[in-house]
Amino acid sequence: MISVSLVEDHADTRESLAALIDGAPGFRCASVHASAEEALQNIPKQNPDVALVDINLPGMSGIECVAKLKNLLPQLPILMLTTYEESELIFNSLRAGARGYLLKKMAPMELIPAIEQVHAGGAPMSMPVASKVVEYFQQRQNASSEMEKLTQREQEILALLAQGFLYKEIGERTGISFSTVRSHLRNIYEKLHVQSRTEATVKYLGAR
Amino acid sequence: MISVSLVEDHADTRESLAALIDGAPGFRCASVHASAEEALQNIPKQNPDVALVDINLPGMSGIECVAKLKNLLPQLPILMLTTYEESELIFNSLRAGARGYLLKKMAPMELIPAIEQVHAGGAPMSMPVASKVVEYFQQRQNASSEMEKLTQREQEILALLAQGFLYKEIGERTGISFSTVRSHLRNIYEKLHVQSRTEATVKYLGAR
DNA sequence: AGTTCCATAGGCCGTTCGGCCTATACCACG
DNA sequence: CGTGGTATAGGCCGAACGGCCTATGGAACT
Repeated sequence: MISVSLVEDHADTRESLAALIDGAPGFRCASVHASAEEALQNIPKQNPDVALVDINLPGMSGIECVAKLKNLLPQLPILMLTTYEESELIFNSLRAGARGYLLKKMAPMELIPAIEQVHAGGAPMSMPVASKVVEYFQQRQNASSEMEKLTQREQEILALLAQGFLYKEIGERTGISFSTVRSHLRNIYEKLHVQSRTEATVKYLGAR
Repeated sequence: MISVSLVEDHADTRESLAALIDGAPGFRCASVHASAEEALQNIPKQNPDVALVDINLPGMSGIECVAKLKNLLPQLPILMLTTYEESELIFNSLRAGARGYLLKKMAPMELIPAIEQVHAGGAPMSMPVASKVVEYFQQRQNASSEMEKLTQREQEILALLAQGFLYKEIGERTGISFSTVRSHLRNIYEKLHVQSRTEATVKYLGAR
């Protein structure tokens, strides 16, 4: 029996979701909450198996609610359920600790398997959401045109540099001398059009 | 009719996949390729609707193959199909331009809907893969808890620091003295548990 | 055989950074 | 009315950095 808590301010949506969950064999709606504040007070008492949270709530947003819930119940898998598919909302929700992100326009029948999936350790996402997440990784590809001009060795040294190692330590780790590290860095800086360690680090991190 | 090209070195896997695709109504296996090199030469001629690529290929890896294919055919949606679920392989595949990532251990019947999904602009991922992708976003959460301990002023200065400005320049931009910049930085470094500009920059960039 | 790229190595020198110290003024909370 | 947190400011000093210079050996391509 998987118990589910809902956080949703619209009364009718809330009730139809509760009915849908209670109507599915093996699922139970543990509690419903009309606001983030109320949810934070009461969900820990219920200790459900899964939480379904709307983003657009009065007062504290659903995203903040997820972050605070994660602090109280780090093991609780949380699903966002919302109308919005803006990238920023998606990414912020995931950063806050949500494990899945569903759009309300999806077929209600798909909700139950999604709850099952997130309970089993999965990360259910509606199709356009998964696309945006994948595209997030690909953006970083563009900035790496300058990075491609670096030789293997140079990339290796840059990776260490970006982790904060001293020139001396980079030399030890790669088996070359301090002077050679500096020679490589000179070339790296020129190729990346930067003049400092920090700028090189920013470019390096931005390109992955 | 959705046409699919395969890149897979194991002959038996390759043939059973081809048979599976040709056996599905509305799907056609456009071509099969045993190596990345061969695929790069011939897939552009076939111009399929979808490509399925294995990671573990002799010679050029499947990930490199995806990157080069993306250059030749930027619109082609590519699905990785592989045994490995290491995070680095997943992330590198997505960075290279793959739109989905499937594990071979999944049920063969799920392959066809996944191809359909990626062709429709989706991003199909096997359950453990989607989990790892979501967890990638959550890592950033940890680093930002330290960031929250910084005062407004400190965050402002850190932002400039992470862009590579000299202490002197940071002072000019914020209207405070060089010495005060250093005082703030001392506190910032202590709060973030770092001892260099580069480490602070990495934490800062990782938390956004 | 010559050219070009890469990895290796070093010297010199001024600038920047970061650790350690102290100090004042303000504001809020108890 | 003290206590603590924040923003401001400075001195001293050694370590680290980065710009400039040159140089050699190997690999690859022409």
